[in-house]
Amino acid sequence: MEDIDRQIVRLLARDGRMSWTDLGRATGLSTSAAQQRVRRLEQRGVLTGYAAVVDAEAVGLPLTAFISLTPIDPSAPDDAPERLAGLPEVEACHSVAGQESYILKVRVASPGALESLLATIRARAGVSTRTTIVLSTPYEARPPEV
Amino acid sequence: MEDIDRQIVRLLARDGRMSWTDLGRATGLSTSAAQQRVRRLEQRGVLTGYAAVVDAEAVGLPLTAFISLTPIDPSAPDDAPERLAGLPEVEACHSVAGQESYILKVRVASPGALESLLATIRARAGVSTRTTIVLSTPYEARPPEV
DNA sequence: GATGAAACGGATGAGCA
DNA sequence: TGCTCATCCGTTTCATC
Repeated sequence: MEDIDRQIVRLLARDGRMSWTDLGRATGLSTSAAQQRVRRLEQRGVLTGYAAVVDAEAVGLPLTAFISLTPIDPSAPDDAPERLAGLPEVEACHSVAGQESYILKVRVASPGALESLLATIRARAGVSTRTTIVLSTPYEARPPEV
Repeated sequence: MEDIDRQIVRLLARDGRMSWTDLGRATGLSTSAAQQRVRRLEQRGVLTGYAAVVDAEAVGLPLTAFISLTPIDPSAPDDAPERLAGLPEVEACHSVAGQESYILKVRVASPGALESLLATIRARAGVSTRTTIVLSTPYEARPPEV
């Protein structure tokens, strides 16, 4: 990837609403050249979308946790991600190497909500769970150094 | 929070570059009313920014891992987050309850890069590490159900 | 990749409920 | 306080070189 493209990715990762004009100014390109670069980066799948960053606490989800999943029946088909995709509390699902099969990141309103979410996860996916509660988050979702 | 604000947050979480005009159309508001709502949500800290979503693989960081940290000297001041903030590979740092003190999420180019990153982390923060490598990510950074 | 023109969206202030 | 409307200016988009 070219250096200008790296710059564009870095700038848009920090301010996703930046105008193509400002992007051009920052990279020494005309507005339309900057826009073309962005379109190409989108088409190549480098930029997959734009999102507002939402403060989970401010929207009533102050409790974050990581939940590791272990299938109870190792011979059963492993479709935990699909079975859990419908739960809005589940922000991320990673398949991992190691003792456990998956790591989920979840956001809930309260310990009680976490308790019932865990019950739902166990029932739906046929897994046992190990939960690690997040106390604070010094930083999160920092843009990658491209 | 009002229902219209919830709608706005949900829409902007899915498309952070949506125009205020479209946002107004989707919520039954005028352009400037929608814009005012967004400004207020920003000021109240509900919306903390806008970011392009970058495909880590596409920018040469195909390897994701979670690293749990345990301080070697429990009596030493615990400033691991600050000590590691300068490492661009570290995307997130959470302080957690449980056996370990912190969970990091990191993105690197290769197993070799992970190896040297681990050495750096241990040296800089005075911790022992436990690494869980991500094999695949069925989903990630799904917007919260506000 | 740059330029220029037309269409569009964003910002702002006045007026109103 | 929060909305609409009108207006101005910057931005986006597209054709063209």
